[in-house]
Amino acid sequence: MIVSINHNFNLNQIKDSGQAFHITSDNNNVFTFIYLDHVLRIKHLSDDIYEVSVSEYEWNHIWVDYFDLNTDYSYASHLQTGNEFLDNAIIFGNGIRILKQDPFEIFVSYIISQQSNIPRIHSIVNKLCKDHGKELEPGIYAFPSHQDLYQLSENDWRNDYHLGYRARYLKNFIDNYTDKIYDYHNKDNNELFKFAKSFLGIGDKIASCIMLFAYHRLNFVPKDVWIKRVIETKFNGINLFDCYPGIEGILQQYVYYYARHFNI
DNA sequence: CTCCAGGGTTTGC
DNA sequence: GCAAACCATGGA
Repeated sequence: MIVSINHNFNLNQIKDSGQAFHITSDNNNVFTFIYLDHVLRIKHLSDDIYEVSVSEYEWNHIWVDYFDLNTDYSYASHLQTGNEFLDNAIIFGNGIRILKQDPFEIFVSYIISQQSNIPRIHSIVNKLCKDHGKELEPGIYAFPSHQDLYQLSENDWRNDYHLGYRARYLKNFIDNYTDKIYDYHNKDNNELFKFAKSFLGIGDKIASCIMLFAYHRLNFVPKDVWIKRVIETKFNGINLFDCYPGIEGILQQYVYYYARHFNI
């Protein structure tokens, strides 16, 4: 099916923006996204025109929301702040969306991400999907469900995925998980943030990733080493994100993508 | 060899 | 409340 996506949508930027660890692309520029048991292949044809592998119903009911296409990113993507670095980052990454990813996948993925790096996180998450996720199509695996991961012991996490001290955090999260995490879509920021941090191994930074990437709280800014370095060396120590209420998390993602792309 | 990576917990003051 | 020690792993 052919769909039209008007503005602020770039598949390469979305894939490399570091928010999702389960996106692939082939050398024919076909991108594959997976959300729960749904698989989307999408290819940019020209201008605003994209070819997608799903029905109109699935596109409208799953993927429009996943890509946050009902949110207008023009305020964030046209913002001029007067800070040269931030303004360049906004222009460079203006096709990034903040994806609405599955909370369980985000909790697990970002506990794994702790004190690691993007290529290694990709590799661990892909192995986890292949080992324990449902095979949706030949060679394409869903992120494992809670049920799928319940069998793993702390030593399985440690030995099979080389997670070291994080193995304890993952075992603890799987043990204490309930599907209540899906009720938190309706709760306010404070309650949700506290809930996320109540799990062992989840502090301010990972909880902020959960707020932004799983619950779409666009005013949260995960402060990893890249963002901290930019605030220190490019923003003169001032958190410029906080000057733009409501889009802090979007601006943060532009900056993260830009800083990492140019290794700043 | 050291340094770094989408950090957090524990301990000590 | 805040710093420091400590925690595993793999790539550069």
